[in-house]
Formats: sequence, C-alpha cells, structure tokens
Amino acid sequence: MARDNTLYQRRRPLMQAELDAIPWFHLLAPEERLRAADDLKIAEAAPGDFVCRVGRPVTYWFGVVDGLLKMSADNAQGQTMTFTGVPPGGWFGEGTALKREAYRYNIQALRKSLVAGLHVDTFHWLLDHSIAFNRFIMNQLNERLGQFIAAREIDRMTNPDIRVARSLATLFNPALYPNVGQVLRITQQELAYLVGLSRQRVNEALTTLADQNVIRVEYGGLRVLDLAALRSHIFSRESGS
DNA sequence: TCATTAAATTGTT
DNA sequence: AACAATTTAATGA
Repeated sequence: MARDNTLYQRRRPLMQAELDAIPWFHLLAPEERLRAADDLKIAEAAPGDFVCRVGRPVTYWFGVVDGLLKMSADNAQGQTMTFTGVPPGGWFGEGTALKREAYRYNIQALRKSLVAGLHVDTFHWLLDHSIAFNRFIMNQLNERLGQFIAAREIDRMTNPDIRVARSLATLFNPALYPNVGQVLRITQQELAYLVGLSRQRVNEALTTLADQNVIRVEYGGLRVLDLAALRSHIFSRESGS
C-alpha cells in the first residue's frame, strides 16, 4: 500500500505548542533543544495509516503529539496481536532505535493523529550529549518493560471487565503518557479495538467501572478517578462478594 | 452569538 | 448488528 508514504510527504517542522507537548524536550539544555527542534518533523496520520511497519529499518523515533495510535504485531499464525495503544505524550521505538535494527511492531493510527519523529542520528546524538535525555530513555524502557509483562497477563485474563480495566490503566500510565492527565480522549469503539472486545462489551465494562467510581464515562473520553483500583482491583459483577 | 443541521458517540436491545 | 438517544461540531444568519 502507498499509505505510509503520505506520512513522509506531509511532514513539516513543529510549532512551539507542539514542542511543548514533547515530554523530553524541556529536559534538554538550550543547544540540545535547538538541535532537536531543528530535526523534529511532524505529520498528520489518518485513521488506518501506518506510522511504522515490522521489518522496516528504523529511521525515526516517534512520539504522539495528538490522537491515538495502536501498537501491534502479527504472530506466526498470521493473527494480529495488539500490544497497547499510544495516547498523546507517548514516545516509542527507542529499543530498536538504540540498536538501529528494524521495527518489531506495526504502529497504526486509530484516529486522525499528529505524530512527531526524531531522526535516529539525532536520537543517538542526544544520547551522547544529554544525561537528562539518557535518564528519560532509561525510565521509558523500564516502564515499557513493565507494560509488556502486564500485557501478557491481560491477555490471559478471561474476565472482560478486568481486561478493560487493566488496559485502561496502561493508557493512564503517567510516566509513559504524561500528557494524558485525568482524562483520556478515547471512544468506546477505539478501546474495543485495543482490548479486542466488542464495543457493547466494552460499554458494559465501562458502566461497571463507573458504578464502582473507578472511572467516569464522558462523551468521547474517560476520566480516571482511582488509577490504583484500575490496575489491581478485582471486580465482581455480583453485588457485594 | 444564536439557532439549525449534520456528524459522531453512546446506550440499549 | 441495528437502532434510538445524546453530545458535539459545523454552518450560516
């Protein structure tokens, strides 16, 4: 498909407000910021557009400025397995960028999104020059490792309510997605795609979670009231057991 | 700014 | 999967 080329064609430099939406940018020293800002590109991705594909050589380290992306991979049986969503403020691909290898997963826009890219060479330059940037990357790798382990656990769970809750918890991870805050812009349909359930079942799970004051359902988004409960609470659909 | 209309999203069967 | 109800976004006076 010619679809992922459009991302290249529409890219442009970032505006100040978009730079402010990059969590690691303000960690840099002035001269490092100049270099980063000079290299950073941004492009709009339409729903279904690929930001990167499995097997392609790494050219950029990507981040979500606005919108919502889906991280997935195809297993040996040819089925698509979704790892996680990437909400605003999330940066990904540092593992493969570090090794200059090929992408190990597909990243696809779930809705119209603004995606920023930092060239791998600049990524390495920042690693060589900024301790703060190194700390950011280290923390990022550590958090994501935890996420992947959690994702495996989620996959083994049968209870849809818990699956939805845990998946939501990863999206509300403040370390990885600092721009999400208390309210995550995501439709129930989009969440259904991420979790692998029907929209109806997701709607039912969200209602249950809302009844327990763990979240609040809003139009076009969700507000988290109790993140710890989202991560760990055992939900019983029956009345007080 | 307000009223009307279309589109998107949600709640329910 | 389909439908109605609700919320938001877009349009134009």
